[in-house]
Amino acid sequence: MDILPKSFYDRNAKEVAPELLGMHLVRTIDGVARIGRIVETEAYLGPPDLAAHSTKGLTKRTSVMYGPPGYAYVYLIYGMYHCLNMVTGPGGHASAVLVRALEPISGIDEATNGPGKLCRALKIDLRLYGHDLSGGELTVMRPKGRPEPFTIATSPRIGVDYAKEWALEPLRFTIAGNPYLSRR
DNA sequence: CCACGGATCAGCT
DNA sequence: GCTGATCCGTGGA
Repeated sequence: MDILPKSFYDRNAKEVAPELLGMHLVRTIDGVARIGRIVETEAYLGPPDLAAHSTKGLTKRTSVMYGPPGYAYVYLIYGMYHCLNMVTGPGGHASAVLVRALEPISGIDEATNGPGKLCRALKIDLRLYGHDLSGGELTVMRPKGRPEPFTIATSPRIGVDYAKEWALEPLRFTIAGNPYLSRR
């Protein structure tokens, strides 16, 4: 298997976020895999990044962000959608990468062009809070074979206008021109 | 205790 | 472009 090792996540979110592009997110339910290619991510750097949930300090909701890298941080937003993050390094830094859009590869029959939609399509909810991404029901793999080349574009993160000067940081990473992005 | 707003989305104007 | 859906963490009284 080509599951990404813990060491992959043990770097700054700013480095991990673009490298997750093109990787395959694999959600297994009752032995059936739903696979999507990651095409859009955002880096949340931890304090003092005013857009990161961890900027308010350690709480029950954000506790997994303060732990070791390579685990899932799932949260409920607007009372109805879930969002999936990968905790990044170094441990205790409270940084993470938000997965914002997937290109369907197999087993997916709902839209995945947005962070809330991809969690609905892959049945990702709070039961996966703190899940170890190095195996099990939710993991990330490097696809086999020679990868198709792509261009990485950067832009400001979506929906964080409240974060003052951090709102404009180019911490959103996309596979340029991919049709499954959450927005242009 | 109560009020507020959010790393979203669909539907309507 | 604007609004409602729907819940919980957070902060103030």
